Amino acid sequence: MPTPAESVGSLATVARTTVDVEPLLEALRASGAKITTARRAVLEECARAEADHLSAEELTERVQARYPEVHLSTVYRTLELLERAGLLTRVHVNDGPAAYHFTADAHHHAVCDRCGRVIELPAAFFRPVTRKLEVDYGFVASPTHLTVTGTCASCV
Amino acid sequence: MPTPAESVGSLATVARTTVDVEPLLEALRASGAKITTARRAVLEECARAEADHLSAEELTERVQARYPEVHLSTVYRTLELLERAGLLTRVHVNDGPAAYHFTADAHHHAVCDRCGRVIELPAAFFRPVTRKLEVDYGFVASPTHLTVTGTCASCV
DNA sequence: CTTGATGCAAATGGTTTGCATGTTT
DNA sequence: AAACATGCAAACCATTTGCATCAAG
Repeated sequence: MPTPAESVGSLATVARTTVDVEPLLEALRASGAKITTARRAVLEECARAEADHLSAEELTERVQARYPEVHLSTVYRTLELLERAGLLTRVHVNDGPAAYHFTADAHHHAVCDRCGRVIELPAAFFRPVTRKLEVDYGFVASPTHLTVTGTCASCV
Repeated sequence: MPTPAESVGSLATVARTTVDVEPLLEALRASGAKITTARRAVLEECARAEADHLSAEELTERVQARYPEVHLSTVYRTLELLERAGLLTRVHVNDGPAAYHFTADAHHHAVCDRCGRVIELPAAFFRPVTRKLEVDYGFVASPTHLTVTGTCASCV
């Protein structure tokens, strides 16, 4: 498990742990899936994108820069596989296409109604509320997908 | 001209404040919009649905029970108008169609990943977190649209 | 060599739009 | 009468699927 404490000290934004795709591929293989060019490439592009949340189409473009024969529909199938495997998390920040990021890189989103800007919030941010959810309703909130809409500082 | 107020609610089913559509229509008119059969009917069906979150298509079916000529695309246009006017709030609980409810009836949603069940949470539930959002990020959370995903009590 | 993965094209589902016509103000 | 709203069909966009072929195990 990646410790959030790894981003110690620095004043910079998010010191994000660079994801190594090999263990992920290994996990896939262990689950009976075959390792293909497309699957490796999709994971690598996700790793390269780091903080960005890429849509299936954006991901396809980037993958095709190296492997032009990889088809959009394959990327969709790959993303579905990776999501079911728990490696990627799908996120709907606004209307339009879904976006993906590594599940291990847990965080939430605050999306501005006006400018569309997305603020990433640390996973722990919603702790008080999710605990209350569990106590009051027996509902166990996912630590990786929570979206608030509202108005960001520069749009108020 | 549509049928006037038949909203003399007896037979009360839900413990929710019954919404009176007349003031809402008045607000619309005040903003320069014209009052039409479709607009009145959409608001009335929203009021009748109370707790349910209806999609554009469901809403259209219900409206058509009384006014068969009202077209799906008109309902979409009406919903967009009502949302822009701040009267309705659009919500994406899961994949599939968006759903709508009165903005005045503020609440949030906890959606179960497994069974799709939707728990409605009181508007005040997220208070501590939204305040922190404002303090830390200057982000003013909308009081009407916040969705948590996770696993509900009966699916754990 | 067997099973699963891919490319492609065509279908799908939700939503939007162009335009001629009809309705509200 | 002017401005706006509607019905309808057709376009649109993100995503999914059927099927013949191909590659990983």
